[in-house]
Amino acid sequence: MKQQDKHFYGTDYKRIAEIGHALAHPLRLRIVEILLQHSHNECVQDFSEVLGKKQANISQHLAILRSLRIIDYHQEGRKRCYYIKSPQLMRRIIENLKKIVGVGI
Amino acid sequence: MKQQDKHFYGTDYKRIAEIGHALAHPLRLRIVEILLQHSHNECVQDFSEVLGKKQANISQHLAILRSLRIIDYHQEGRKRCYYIKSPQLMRRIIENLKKIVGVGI
DNA sequence: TAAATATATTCTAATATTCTAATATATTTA
DNA sequence: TAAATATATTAGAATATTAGAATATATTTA
Repeated sequence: MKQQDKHFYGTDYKRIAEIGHALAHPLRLRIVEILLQHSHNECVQDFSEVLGKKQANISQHLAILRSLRIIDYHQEGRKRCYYIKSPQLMRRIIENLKKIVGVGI
Repeated sequence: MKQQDKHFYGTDYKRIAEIGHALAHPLRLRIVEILLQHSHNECVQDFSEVLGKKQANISQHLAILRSLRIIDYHQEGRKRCYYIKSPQLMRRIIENLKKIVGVGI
């Protein structure tokens, strides 16, 4: 969405769309799914290894998820352990997205 | 997502992300919501009027939703009446997205 | 304090998205 | 068949997103 067009849409829809956008990238989806499965223990380098992407890139995606308050972290030593802030809701959304994909065919 | 990078991610995640992307624009969200409320009767120009956007632009967004099989239409004379293919699932997804936005604050 | 470790940020090039304007297609009606 | 109506598609410019490289920050440990 163009910055200049943001004010044409309601704030709510803009924010909902931003959450949609967070789920509009396979890497972010996988990050969220991993966090939904293994609770509270993943740090950047874990994702980096599992997903085979550079640490810097994962950090960027985590920053997007963080900016939307979808995830947060608690510091443990020099690691940042990420977790989903509303796991129930996120789980339901992803479940239903998967069903849509299944149904859509 | 870059075309060249698509093969780095699983097909499922790619498709789920595409559905996420469909919901990553305020205009598409509003189109979907309108279709969820008033079933089976909206055509392009209705959206155009209600949302205050050009017909061509709405057509483009409808094309995106159609390509993902989120919506379909039945022709009535020269009008195309759109509808959501899996209204239950879409309703749940949007409900939960809204809750996330509410919860996120 | 210096080195090592863990992570985040900034910059850039390639790519993708969105909007508008113009045009095309397809159906109905005079 | 011609005009009107309803919609879709194409082309383009402006903008946004992504991934990688380089760099910065912050914490721990020697």
